[in-house]
Parts: sequence; C-alpha cells; structure tokens
Amino acid sequence: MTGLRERQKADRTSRILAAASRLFRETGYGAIRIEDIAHAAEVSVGTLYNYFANKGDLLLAIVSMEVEEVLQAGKTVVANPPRDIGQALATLIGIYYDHSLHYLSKEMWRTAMAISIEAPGTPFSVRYTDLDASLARQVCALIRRLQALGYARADVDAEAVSQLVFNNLNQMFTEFVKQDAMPMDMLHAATARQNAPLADYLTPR
Amino acid sequence: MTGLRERQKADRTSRILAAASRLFRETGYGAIRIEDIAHAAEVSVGTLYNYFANKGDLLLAIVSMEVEEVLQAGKTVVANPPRDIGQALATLIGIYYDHSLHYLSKEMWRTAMAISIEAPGTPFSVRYTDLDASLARQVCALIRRLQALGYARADVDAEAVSQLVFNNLNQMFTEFVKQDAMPMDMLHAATARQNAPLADYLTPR
DNA sequence: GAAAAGAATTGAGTTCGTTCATTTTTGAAG
DNA sequence: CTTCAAAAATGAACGAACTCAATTCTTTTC
Repeated sequence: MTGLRERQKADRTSRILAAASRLFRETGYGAIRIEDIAHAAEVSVGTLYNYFANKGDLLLAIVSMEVEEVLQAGKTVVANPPRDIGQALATLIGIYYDHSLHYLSKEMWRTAMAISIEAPGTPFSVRYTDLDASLARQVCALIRRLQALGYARADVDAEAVSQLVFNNLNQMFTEFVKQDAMPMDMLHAATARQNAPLADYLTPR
Repeated sequence: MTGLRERQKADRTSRILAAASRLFRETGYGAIRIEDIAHAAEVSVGTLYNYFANKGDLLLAIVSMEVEEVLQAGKTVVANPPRDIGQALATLIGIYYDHSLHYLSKEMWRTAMAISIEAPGTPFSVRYTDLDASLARQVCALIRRLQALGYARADVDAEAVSQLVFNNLNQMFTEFVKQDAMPMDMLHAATARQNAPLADYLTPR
C-alpha cells in the first residue's frame, strides 16, 4: 500500500501540480513550457507525460480542484437558502463567481474552457465535465429545495428551469473570462437581471 | 480596382478557403497540416500566413460564412413568427441548429469554439464573436416582435429573457458538439423543454 | 541475497505551427 | 521599353509539444 514506488508516485504528482499551478499563475499558461514545469518539479519531460496526458490535461487537473471547492461551498446555500428566489439564485451563483478568480487567472479559465471543449476525451477533461454537471445538479437541488420549503411554485419543471439558469450563468462566465476588461460586479448584475423573469415566474402568488 | 494584383489576391483567398474547407471536413481539422492546405491551394506556406493569421483563424473564417447564412435564414422567422411562443422560439432555434452541420463537422465546431474562447483577439475570432452577438440580437428581435404583435406579454424584460434563451441554446449547442454520440433531435427536444417555462411565463393570460 | 520481471524514468528525436530574410512579381514613372 | 520601389511570395529555419527506444529503479521469486 505504502511501498516506495507509490510514495514516489504521489510525491511526483503533487510536485508537478504545485510547479504547474505556480508557473501558470505567475507567468501565464501560454508562456510556460512543459520543460519549465518538468524542471521545476525535478522530473524529466517524459515522466511528466506519464502523469498527465498533455499540457492541457495538467491545467484541467488544477481547475478541477478549484471547482471541487466551489461545489463544496455551494452546499451550505442549498441547505439554507434565502426565502426570496432571486436572492437565493444570486447567493449560490455569487459563490461560484466570487471563488473563480481566487486561484485561477482569466487566461487560465479561457484555456481550460477551450480544452474541455476541444479535447473532451482526456482524463481530466472528463473530470472537469463531470464537475460542471455537478454544479448544474446543485442549481437544480436549490430550486427543488425552494419548492419543498414552499418558497417556489411546485408546479414548475425544476429541471428545465435549473438548466436554463445554469447554462446562462455558465455562458455569462465564459463572456466574463473572454473579456479581460469586464469587472466582476458587471457579471453579477447581468446574471441577476437575466434571472429576474424566472424568479418572478417561480414566486408563488 | 480590378488590377492583376487584386484579382490574384481574391483568387488566392478563395483557393485557400476552398482547400481548407474541403480538407478539414474530409480529414479533420487536427489531422490536416498547414502544408497540406498550402499545397492544395497551390501557394506556399508563407503566403498562406499572409492571408490568415494562423490555422485557427482560417477555420473561423469558414465558420463565419456558415453563421452569416444562418443569420440570414433567421430573418424570415422574425418577420413572420408563429403565434405560439414556444413554437416561435423552436422555429428560430431550429433554423440555427439544423443549419449547423451542413458545412461543418462537430470537430470543426469544437475547434472553432475553443479558439474563439482562447484567442479572442485574432481577426476572424472578433468576427465570429460579432456574429454570435448578432444571433443574440435576433432572438431579442423575435421576442420584441411577439410582444408587438400581442402574442407575448409586453411587461416582461425582453432583453433579459432573450439573453437567457440565447445563452441556453448556445450552451446546449456546445454540449451537442462535445458529444459525438448526441443526435440532433435530442438537442431540439432538450432546448424546447428548457424554453417551455419561459414560453409559459411570456404567454398573455 | 542474487537474479529475473516488470514498472517507471529519461532525453534525444520527431512533428507541425509559425516566422522572417531573401527573392520574385507587379505597377508606376521616366 | 527600362528602371525602380513597393508589395507579395517563398521555403528553410525555429520553437515547443509530444513520443519512444533505451536505461534505471523496485519488487518479487527462489
């Protein structure tokens, strides 16, 4: 279980991830070469490729850790949501958005999104897509919870509405990272406005 | 105006585009080398780079032509929409979706989307983003038209709703091209279900 | 504890997108 | 018709991601 080989493997993995994470953030994904990461992690280029399918997969591994954190943070909102539907959505989405630039630059997000679309087969791309689906399910859980608490109309297709909300927040986040100049509060405001009609529709009369 | 130089330029541009379009579709974007395209278009590699900033820009040029066609086709629906809101949305979105695989493979779409996110600065990436915005405006025009005709409630934020609809259809299309196995009718069905709550909300009582 | 098996590491080599110094072509001026 | 300058074309050279045959390190077997 804890043979030398396994310990070395775990150690190398974390060294590579730490080096890549630091270098990508400091210098930018595009500007860092695989050789730089391998050097910083004290492994050879070939070894790095034994651990990660390609440069993009390495980035997605880092992004996945970030998304997992966000997913965890969202749980508290679902458990205890505000009574107002617009507020409830804004709170959950706010957690997603505000967390996003904590560890990752906009450039890193752009690259990660691009890779998850273009190379959907690599291990961490699959993982990333799974996590995205988990976020969508969390939005759905929130709406069902609001329905269960009587804060939202129960006769509405919760899945349809939550997919609408999630796809919208996802697309808005994509726009946000595409435009380096766009500030975070503009993202919040735009999403809130778009959700308002749905919140109105969901509110019991 | 029509000097030799200008004619040769236009001729080379169209030869390059034709060659790239055919080769990308036949063999796949990733499998085709710049040298192959240059050879098929009877220009040198360097010349190709005088006409297009990079391999991705060449693809986006092709995709842009496709989107322009779709945008044109959508105009007729906005001018004369079905009375039922769900129907109206499904008709417009149906035009977008059904056109999409006419000239482009899923792989080409994936790559184009990835590039427009990752490299938003190149000439055709800007063009592609503009066209996307035009599609969003067209969805908004449809909803305003439905309001003007009295088919939809006029006291609803048309812009917010249309952005919700557009971002959703865009994201759903992204899922569609990400999954090679997903059939077109599943895409139509999923989008229609997601739009149903909004259509209900918009319908005058 | 020696030896064989097999797992993992290594870095030089390959590939392909992109660049740029040089050459060729074009259009204008004399 | 020459000459010249500007525009455009060219392909060899470069850089970086990725591969793979050879080597080294672990573990297992007797």
